[in-house]
Amino acid sequence: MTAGDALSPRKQPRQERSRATVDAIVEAAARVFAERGFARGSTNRIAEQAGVAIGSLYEYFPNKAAILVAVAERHLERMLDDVDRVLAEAEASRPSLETLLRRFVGAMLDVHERDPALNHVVFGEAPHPPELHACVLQAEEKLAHRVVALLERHRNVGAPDLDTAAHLVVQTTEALTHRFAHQGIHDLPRERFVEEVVRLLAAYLGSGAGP
Amino acid sequence: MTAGDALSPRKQPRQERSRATVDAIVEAAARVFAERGFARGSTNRIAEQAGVAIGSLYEYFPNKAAILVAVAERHLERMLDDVDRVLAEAEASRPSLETLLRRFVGAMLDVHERDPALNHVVFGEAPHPPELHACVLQAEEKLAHRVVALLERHRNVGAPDLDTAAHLVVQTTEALTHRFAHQGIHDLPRERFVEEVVRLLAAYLGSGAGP
Amino acid sequence: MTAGDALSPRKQPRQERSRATVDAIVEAAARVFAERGFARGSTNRIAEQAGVAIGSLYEYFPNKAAILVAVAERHLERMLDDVDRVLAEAEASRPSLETLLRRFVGAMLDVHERDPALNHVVFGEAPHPPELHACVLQAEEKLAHRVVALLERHRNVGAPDLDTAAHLVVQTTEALTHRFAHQGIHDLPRERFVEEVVRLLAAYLGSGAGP
Amino acid sequence: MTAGDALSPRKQPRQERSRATVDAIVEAAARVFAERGFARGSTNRIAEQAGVAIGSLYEYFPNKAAILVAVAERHLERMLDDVDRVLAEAEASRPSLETLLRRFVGAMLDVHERDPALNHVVFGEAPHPPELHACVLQAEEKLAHRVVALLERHRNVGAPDLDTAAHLVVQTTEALTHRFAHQGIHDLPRERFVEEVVRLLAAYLGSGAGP
DNA sequence: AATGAATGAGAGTTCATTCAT
DNA sequence: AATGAATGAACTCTCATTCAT
Repeated sequence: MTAGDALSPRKQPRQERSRATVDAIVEAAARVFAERGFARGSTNRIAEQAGVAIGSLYEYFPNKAAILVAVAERHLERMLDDVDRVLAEAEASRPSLETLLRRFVGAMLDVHERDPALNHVVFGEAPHPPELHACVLQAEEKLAHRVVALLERHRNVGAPDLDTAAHLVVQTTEALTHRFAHQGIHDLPRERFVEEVVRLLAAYLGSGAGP
Repeated sequence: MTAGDALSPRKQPRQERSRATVDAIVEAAARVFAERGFARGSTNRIAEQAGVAIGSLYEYFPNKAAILVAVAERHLERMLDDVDRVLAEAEASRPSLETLLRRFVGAMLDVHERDPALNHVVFGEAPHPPELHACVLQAEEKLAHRVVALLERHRNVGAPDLDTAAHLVVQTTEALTHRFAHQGIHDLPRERFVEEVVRLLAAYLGSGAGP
Repeated sequence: MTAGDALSPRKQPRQERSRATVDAIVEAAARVFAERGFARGSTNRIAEQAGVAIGSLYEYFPNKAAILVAVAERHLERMLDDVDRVLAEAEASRPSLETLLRRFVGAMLDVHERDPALNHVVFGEAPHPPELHACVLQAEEKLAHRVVALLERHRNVGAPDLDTAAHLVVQTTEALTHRFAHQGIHDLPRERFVEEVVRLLAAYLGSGAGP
Repeated sequence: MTAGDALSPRKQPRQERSRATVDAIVEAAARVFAERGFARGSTNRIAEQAGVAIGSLYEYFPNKAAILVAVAERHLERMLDDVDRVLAEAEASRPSLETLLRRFVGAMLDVHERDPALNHVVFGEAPHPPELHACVLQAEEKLAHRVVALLERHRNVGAPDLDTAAHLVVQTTEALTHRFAHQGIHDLPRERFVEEVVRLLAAYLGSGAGP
């Protein structure tokens, strides 16, 4: 950040190496936590999978919970990116609300189907470290903002309190796709499930005449 | 005696005394798990809280997971009972669908507000023991059956697939009340939250024209 | 024992019941120890297998080691009886020394093949309770006496110290049959093995000109 | 990395320091197992005796049985070395078969007298871990090979099946010296015992005319 | 900056034994 | 005489973390 970029090239490789190390640890932790859960995913195992010494791991992270937070941050960031991209693509063609919701639900389901176990760790299991809690909440907040922006462009939406509606939409979608990815609903095919969730969301958003 | 009893209780308490012991253990486990989570709630602590020796705990439960299953079973049973009672009371007066849903959501929220931490353990955290998984699924199934029965009496409900609709209703309500009990949505008051969820469910159930 | 046999019939059934209980415990212990070894064969399991309460077991035996001693005593007694019977039968027909030895080795091998695991517990594993030690030694002593008596009738036996020779014979036979029953020697058939051991013993016993 | 390493050491000590740790553990385990037997020799006690933390013990050995295997391997290796050395020395002077056997029996007795309790653990007690079984068997096999080689140079040996004879010789010597070291035979002095065993082995090996 | 050997508190679980009923 | 609920010390083993090299 400060000047002297040209003068400190010796530092640069080290920092890059550090970043690579951190990435490797976070990546390994995601795998290990997904496979064995947070409590049973040991830091030694993470270090081994990451190909670094356990001592090095503790150079970069003060404790195990911090690793989980880093994993969650990365995961949630990617999730937000995915959803953003999908919505941006969809909006290019002035779609109907149903279409937008369909894309949204599809994107969320993709995320959960890509790595159900990791999602379980990040969303469900032991959010005892309050930092993780905050991290998840913040992601949800951001997602809700996106949804608000999206709904504002569709003024057939009748919800009197857009912000609350957006939160419900996000939480509902998150929960339903999470569970569907984990265990399904009887033998409901994926397509039918998405349609049903879209119907649910669309009905809710179109029902705003009332109180 | 049958195979696969890795998680079922170890022996039936035959004397009065031992039934009290089992109850004390399950009760203590619910408290300990709620306070510290499953992984960090130790069996020694449970025994201590229950006022029994650790050996007694293992007389009745083959392992820690089995205790969790027992806790979950008791908790889910009570939850079902509560919801059943509320719905039965409500139906006595030929209520509207909205009213029924309002009672349902209220009952679920009550359950979650009564002991949010325990709910988190039972529903969210580490359902890694598949028996717990099954246990939760079964409860949800039962709840969905109740909802189906309820919806059948309100044939302004337009869902073509009542069973799927009921599952979505149950899962959505469970998830939204769970999260609301944990962290709320901004400063949305409880009453407003319930109204909003009712609106969501009612809109969905009334939207059933096409698939 | 004292008079009044006719007057104490009430006691008799109790004593018989007691004997049956003790027998059941010893029998169960033999099975449990054979299956799981002494250390991992728990008294609770023994009681369960015997169909008696754990408390009753401790009415008859002061501790676990005492049960092992009882098991060993019974086992060794039967072993002695078997060998005695076989030798008595054999001697009826004025047999050669080889024939006698063949019967002896065969009888020992029978014993070990009948229940190798129990033999392992009695002879090999943890004779830490010195009472067991004594018990095994005494059985060996008795066996050696039988062998001495047997050898004395065959005065082509040249051993200058019959007692020592008898001990070596007994120990050698015990050890070789024990190991053969457990793991065999390559794929040596049983008959060949017996012949070989007989040859060994006969050669030894016929070699006594020396020192 | 390969499967089935449930009993093989956990990781290779790379630094000087850790090799010393492993040695200390194996050494301590030998003492502890000898004193208290396998089942009653606790890993905590071993670690304490070795002067290392219990965690360090489990860095190098996956479980208690693996420690026993390491102890047995070291012990058997030394035993083989001792016997080999003695036999090599003896053969230098073109000795008689009796002389060779006398050295062999003496060496085996030395081994057993050096640490009777440890021998009991390695040979007799709970070879329940099959790896230990294999380990002992392999040592015996090697010993039998030595004996075969030795016998081949003495063609007054009449055994038709040298391999079987060698096994019997090894097993008999092992068993007799083991027991003699433990409890003796009455008050038979060591020298007389050795002579008697030599006589037994020599008679057997010289008896090979017929089957 | 990186290593990996070492730590040790604490986890889940077992089981010989006691004793009120 | 018999029961079986209760005990708790002791066990094997894990793992987050430290620190000398």
